[in-house]
Amino acid sequence: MSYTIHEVAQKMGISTYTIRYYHDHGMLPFVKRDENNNRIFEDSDLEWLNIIVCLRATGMPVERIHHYLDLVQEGECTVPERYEMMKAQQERTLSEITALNKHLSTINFKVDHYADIIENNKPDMFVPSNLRNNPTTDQTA
Amino acid sequence: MSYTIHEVAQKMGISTYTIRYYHDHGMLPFVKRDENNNRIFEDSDLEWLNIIVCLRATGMPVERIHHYLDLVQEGECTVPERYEMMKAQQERTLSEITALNKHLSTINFKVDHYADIIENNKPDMFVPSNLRNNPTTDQTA
DNA sequence: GTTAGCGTTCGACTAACTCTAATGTAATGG
DNA sequence: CCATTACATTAGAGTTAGTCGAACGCTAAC
Repeated sequence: MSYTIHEVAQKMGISTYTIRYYHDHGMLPFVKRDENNNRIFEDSDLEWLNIIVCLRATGMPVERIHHYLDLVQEGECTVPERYEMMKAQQERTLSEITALNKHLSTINFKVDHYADIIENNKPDMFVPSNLRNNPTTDQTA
Repeated sequence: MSYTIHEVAQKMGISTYTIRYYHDHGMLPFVKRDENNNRIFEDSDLEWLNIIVCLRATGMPVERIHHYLDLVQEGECTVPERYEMMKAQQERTLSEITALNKHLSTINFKVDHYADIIENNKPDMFVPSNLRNNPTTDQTA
């Protein structure tokens, strides 16, 4: 199977701009062109693009992903370095998830707080003090 | 209690550059200056900065956070809009966590895969076909 | 045969930092 | 008393990872 850039964008949930950006920056080295110079993507390109998307979404810089690609192309002897890269990314992602969960509970608190104000007509008790423009009538951060 | 910009950076886990950026962009409207024009932060500023950090870390653009600040300063009548903002952010964060977990399992798979190669001297069976530079001897993506 | 609908390239623009350079003040130390 | 250190300031340039607009080319349909 082969695909156009739009089909790939759809499938991968990224924009055509992004795909061209990756291609222009040498991160999709096997993408071919048809007779009109249009990019054509094979299933194997999608596999690799999927890895790119995964690594980017978990915060790996484009340059590091490029280095990972170089390692893959260099062959078996680079497996240890690739292993270290993936372990580092695993850790990074785990702590990112932990951080997001912490932030989520802060947001949950805000949501519950505002819901309470709206439902019960309560005044807001948790405004940082310098954000109150009138402490007696308006306490609604 | 009051703090210098460096103390605040330390406490909040962000850079002094970022704090100045937020201040310069009107997102820390209550930060005072001392007699040498140095910024001085009160506990209430830290509370608000903590909210900024939380919203930024969960992907809210600076401009939206600025709008949220405006709403807080406008008073009680903006509670419904603030409620909607926080609910939207809650959803966004939940789906971000879901996405990260999906990506994490992809990375876990890679880690296990490389560990297996290293421990058992197995060749790599999961190289996207076009990344193989020699299919018979080198299959190590 | 021209219009619609794809694709292309190049280059400008953006967000959110991140850093450098030039400068200022305050405390310490010979 | 002056110098060095340490920290602050500002303005502005640089970076990353896209995002988009303009100008253009090919092909298929009306």
